Amino acid sequence: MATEETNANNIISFVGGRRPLYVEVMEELERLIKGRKLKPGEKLPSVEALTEILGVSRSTVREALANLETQGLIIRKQGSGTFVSQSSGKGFIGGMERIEPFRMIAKRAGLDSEVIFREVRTVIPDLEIAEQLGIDVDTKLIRVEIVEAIDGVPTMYLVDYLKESCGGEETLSEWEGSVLTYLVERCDPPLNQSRTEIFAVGADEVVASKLEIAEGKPVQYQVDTYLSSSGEILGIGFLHILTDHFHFFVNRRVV
Amino acid sequence: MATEETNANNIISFVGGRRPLYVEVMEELERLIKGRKLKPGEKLPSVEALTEILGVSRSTVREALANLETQGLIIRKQGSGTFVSQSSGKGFIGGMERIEPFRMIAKRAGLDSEVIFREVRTVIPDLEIAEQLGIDVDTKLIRVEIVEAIDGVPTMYLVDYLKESCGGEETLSEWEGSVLTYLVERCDPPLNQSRTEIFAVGADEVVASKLEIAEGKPVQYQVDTYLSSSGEILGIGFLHILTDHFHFFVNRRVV
DNA sequence: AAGTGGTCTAGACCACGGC
DNA sequence: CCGTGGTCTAGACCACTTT
Repeated sequence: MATEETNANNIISFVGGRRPLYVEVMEELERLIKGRKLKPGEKLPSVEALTEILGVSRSTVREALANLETQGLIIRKQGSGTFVSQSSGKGFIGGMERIEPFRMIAKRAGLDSEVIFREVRTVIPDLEIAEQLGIDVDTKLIRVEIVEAIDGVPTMYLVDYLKESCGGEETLSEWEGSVLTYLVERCDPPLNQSRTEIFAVGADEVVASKLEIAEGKPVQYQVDTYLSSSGEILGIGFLHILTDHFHFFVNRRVV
Repeated sequence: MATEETNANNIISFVGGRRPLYVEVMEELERLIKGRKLKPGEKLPSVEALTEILGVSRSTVREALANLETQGLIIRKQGSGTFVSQSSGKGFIGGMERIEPFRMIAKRAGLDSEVIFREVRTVIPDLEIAEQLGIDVDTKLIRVEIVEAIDGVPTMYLVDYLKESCGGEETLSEWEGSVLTYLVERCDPPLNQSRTEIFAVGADEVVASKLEIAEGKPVQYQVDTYLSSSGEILGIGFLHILTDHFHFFVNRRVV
């Protein structure tokens, strides 16, 4: 991380990736926090100190801290310092500002997650989906259907519709990881952002059978629109989540 | 906004408020977008152009644009430009990254909202609430209960518990605006951030009667912890929301 | 090649909190 | 008063998109 060069970015790209410096800083701090080198409530080194330790500019450190705060991992207090968020220690749940595979969130929360149903096939979209994706009704889509369980309890039912530009049915069928990981790592252009709409609904017949619950039981319903960094729509996901054993949170700010 | 001074902040504070320059920039752009001077999908002036038009630095413009993007009002596309978000034109809903009074969100969506029930009283908290607020069980709290309707349909049922440091029962009873506005404008320290946990539940007897729905009907349930900029807990809110006529969205990013 | 947003540096001053 | 995070400027170069 440390360097004597004027612009450290050049060095970083030689070393490993072409990721921004502030992301490297974020990851370094995340490692410290998740590895409990820095405990909940504990004070981080000051911005000034971090610039020296890491050998990067103040802006870069602050960019990293801003993102970590958005994720709820730290809290910055003007005049007194930056602290590891208390809540990151207890029963941790899912922060929504960040796109993350379900099983990653579950893992961080110390819960077991398991894919108990998975099906990939090529389909022709119906009118509504075609409209939302901005495509013709005769354009083929890859449909992915997944049920995930937490501690043995079916908790999330996901149906994704992805454009073929992200790869065909075979590629996705063989993919071991999550759909989100696939979209980020294998798609061109890659997944960069998502717009998620949130509802509370009663489980219909299909959802009830997939999640093994009674019809009409309240579940969180999300419609996720997957976008590339340039705003291109890559796909759309329909999620039903049982919030009994898992739920999301959002950090909100006054503007 | 324009100035020849090295640090424009001094000027700003003389003129009116002590708000950051980038907030002024945000508000200027919001006015243009909401006033339809800039229409959905339309391209904004480039960052470079904005620095000249507004007489502020590149960083300041970018800070403003970053916040507006988080709010879902604009989309930035590397290499091509910044655009007014399409979705801000159609059936607009509530972006969750920002703390906003319910009625403000509704208003922006072009919906009528109306407070159809409101009660303020002083209470002693039960054990659970006292624990979440980090106070003794004999500390008095202000309890605010509100039902809001959208287009005549009861849609949100809110129960807030606020510390007395934010003002007594009388002050709040006479307050015309929303509780959130009160916490931001009249509280010392003021409301700055909130942590919101999201669930889907069935309406219990109380909620059903307040929202005039059947018991067991799925509603979104939120627990909002209100915090000052220094992380001090100001209060806690329990919301039940009917997502039939109104719902939230969240913009999420890959990190 | 030109235009536009993304990242980064270096340095300055302000506002807040605690000593 | 001092340490800390917050805001702001000026200038540089990179990465991506469009012409």
